[in-house]
Amino acid sequence: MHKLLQGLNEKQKEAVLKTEGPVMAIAGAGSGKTSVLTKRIAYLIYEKNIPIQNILAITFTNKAAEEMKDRIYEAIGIYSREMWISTFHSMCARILREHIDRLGYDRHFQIIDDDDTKQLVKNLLKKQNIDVKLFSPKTIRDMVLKAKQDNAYLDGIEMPLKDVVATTKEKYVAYLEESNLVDFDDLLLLTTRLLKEHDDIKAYYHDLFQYILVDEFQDTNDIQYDLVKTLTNKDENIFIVGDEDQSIYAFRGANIKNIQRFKKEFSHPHIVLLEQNYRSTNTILNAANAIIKHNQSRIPKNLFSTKGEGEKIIHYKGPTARDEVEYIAMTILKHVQKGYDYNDFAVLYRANSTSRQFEEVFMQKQMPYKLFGNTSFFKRKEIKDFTAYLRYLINPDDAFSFLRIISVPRRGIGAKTVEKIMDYAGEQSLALSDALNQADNYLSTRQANNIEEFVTMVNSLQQKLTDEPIDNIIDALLNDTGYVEMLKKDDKGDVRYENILELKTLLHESSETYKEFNKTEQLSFVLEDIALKSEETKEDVEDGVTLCTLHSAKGLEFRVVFIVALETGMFPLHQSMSDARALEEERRLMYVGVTRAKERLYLTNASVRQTYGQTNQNMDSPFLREIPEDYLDYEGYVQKRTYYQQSDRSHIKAKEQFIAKRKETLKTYTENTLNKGDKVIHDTFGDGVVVSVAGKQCVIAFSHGVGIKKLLKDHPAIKKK
DNA sequence: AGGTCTTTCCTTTTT
DNA sequence: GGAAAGACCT
Repeated sequence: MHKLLQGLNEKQKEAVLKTEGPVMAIAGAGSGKTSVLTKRIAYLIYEKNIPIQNILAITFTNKAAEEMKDRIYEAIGIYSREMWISTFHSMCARILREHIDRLGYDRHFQIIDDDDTKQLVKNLLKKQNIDVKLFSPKTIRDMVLKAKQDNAYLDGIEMPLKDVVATTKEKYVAYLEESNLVDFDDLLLLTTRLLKEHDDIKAYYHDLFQYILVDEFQDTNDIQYDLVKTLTNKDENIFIVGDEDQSIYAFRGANIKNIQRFKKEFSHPHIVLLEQNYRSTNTILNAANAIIKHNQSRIPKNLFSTKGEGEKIIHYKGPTARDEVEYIAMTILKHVQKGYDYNDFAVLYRANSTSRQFEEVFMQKQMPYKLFGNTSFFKRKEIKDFTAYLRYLINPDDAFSFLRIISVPRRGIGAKTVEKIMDYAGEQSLALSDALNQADNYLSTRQANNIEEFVTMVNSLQQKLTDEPIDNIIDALLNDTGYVEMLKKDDKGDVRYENILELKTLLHESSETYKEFNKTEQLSFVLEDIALKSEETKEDVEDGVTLCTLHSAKGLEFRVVFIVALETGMFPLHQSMSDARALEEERRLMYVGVTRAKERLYLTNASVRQTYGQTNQNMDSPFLREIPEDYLDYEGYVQKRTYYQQSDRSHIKAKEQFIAKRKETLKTYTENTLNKGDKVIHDTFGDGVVVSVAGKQCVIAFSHGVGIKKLLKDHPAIKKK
């Protein structure tokens, strides 16, 4: 027997050895899935002599990709950048950097993140004079993105809303294309389009990717499924791993049915069931099974373990959330004294915001910790400002970045001037940089001078970027833009400054990886990394307690796991309480959490907790009740558990009120039958006369110095007199 | 235009 | 409770 196969059970061996044709492994939690994936890759390389660049392995999160690279390095002693092990999005970015010009984009396209898309949609709504209080930018953004994936989505939307989404979508798509920006979905959509529309490129990748592996297939959405299908060549040497019980990304479009679809649409996949769990004790595994059994929509599985019964699961309930955190800290310290490492512990929570208290207490007790998914770093204002500056240096026609930086710090150019610039660029069909260069033509001398100064500054910064080491650009930005002066006036200036220095370090380190490219390209790649890795993983602690969300805990395992804030409203979130499907997803998340534990599992919560600065009393999470008493022990001050009753509808009330309110506002958004010459009154602009009507738009001349406005005809603020 | 005060949103989860 | 956007004043 080959030594690669040592320690694998029969099913696992089957999954490794069946290299040809489609294979689908249904892998329960802890069934050695990652091990199978890495050994399969090793087997392909060593036994089948497949060149490494001909293997494509796709994961969902950066962490999973990193993990797989590490494991492959362990198994075969090599990892090279030629190997395609990456997330869906990184893979697409890599392909697009090579070929996106075929779709009419520039290869230096920039990736914008979720916050940016929200901001952009908000700007677009405002430009159409749509009240962002009536139509929340976030909701519209979500709908725009869905419509972008599938135009038919629009058909299901009610009328006034449908119009808003449809027009905003058009503008959004056009805007991104003009500014050479792509969003996360575009990475997937454009790659698929590239392959479908260009046979030579498809042939190239079909030839390149002889063997494809996709992890966590239950989390693929429809675009990703389509992409995988398009990437697969006629040999169909594709291996997918999935577990329906661990599908936790439905909120971003993951479709569990894709597993079934794979079974039908690929030619007779070989199916392997991995049901032996190598991770957890039977107590933990049985509890997990008991919980997941409450889900209606699932295919029953039969997970078993040979690890023995193990310790009971402990439910701790404290009087306050603070007590809960203290209890966990003390419990960890107690175990560490008995010989556990800090690395053996994980604190898992539903929402990132929960991490804060743990950080405070751990810091105070000088306990080392690793905070995963600290999304906040790249979302901080100063970091967003700087990445916008960097993007703008690469592409001075990037209007989106321009809007972000033009008055940060203030440089005598206000909203009105910016509007003039944008209008001019629009009317003359000019690129932003050209419009700026012609500022003399349409701006007052003072404004034109300010703009000229800005342009000169940008030019000199661009020069510095080419002449000097890449991380010098951060200092140049700090000084030349006046940012550092601005920070001096800011209460939190010193913290922000520290963060900018951290960005500088990051720029320095990651540009090393791209040494062989020119400066602009280096910067471009680093910005791409930043965009695609929302997480800043603090790896500076060798041995530390892991703090992370249940979502990012998927694929990881720990000797001791704490699942915290197990309260109705916190986990499951109250938004999910009234929706059976959402509740099932929360339950799968609970299942994922429980199955992370190898030896000990602590489930904790508190009677009283502060949320949004308000003190709340929460009920115990229904998931606690789903664990048979035999597996549980109690600790803590509060022994009594309280559960939410069906009759108690207080959680749902808020949501119902919200829906009712929205319906009410939508009702007022009725169609105006405006004609030329009609006298109207507008909530903010006052009296006016309709000058013209074209489609959904109309032009109204207002009195009292407001002037002429182009508005949506049906806007509720407009009433006919 | 720009600074300060007030209000609002937020905490779902990831790329 | 805290950040960021908006309202309001200079």
